[in-house]
Amino acid sequence: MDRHDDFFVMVYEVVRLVPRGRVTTYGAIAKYLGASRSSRMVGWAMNGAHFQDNPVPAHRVVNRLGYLSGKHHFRDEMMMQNLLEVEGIMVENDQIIDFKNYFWDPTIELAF
DNA sequence: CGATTGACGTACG
DNA sequence: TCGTACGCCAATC
Repeated sequence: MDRHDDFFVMVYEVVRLVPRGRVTTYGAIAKYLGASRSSRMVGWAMNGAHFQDNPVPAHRVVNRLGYLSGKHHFRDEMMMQNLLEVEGIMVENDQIIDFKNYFWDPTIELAF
């Protein structure tokens, strides 16, 4: 995606800022970008994340309940869960254990 | 070109 | 507390 879709690019930028071992949500990103009601677009933006030359840790983005709703979009369905577990995040039944504990909210962490 | 569909989330009864 | 509606908007049918 050469064309600069500001929104999409900004989504990727925020996702790249998510620290190892932490996760964030589509809604949180949307809110941070001032489009709190367009959380769907964040999810849609992630569709193009795989085509970015700069790596985007898409596995650190889950829905607000801590479910791995996007795992089907990885080459291997187990990839998302594996990547998270490698970072110390336990996943059971496609849901993150103690999700609140790992939640990284850009509107708070990047507050300025 | 209208209808449907989402890696979502909130509002409302 | 729980199910349904709906906003959002690009992509696809």
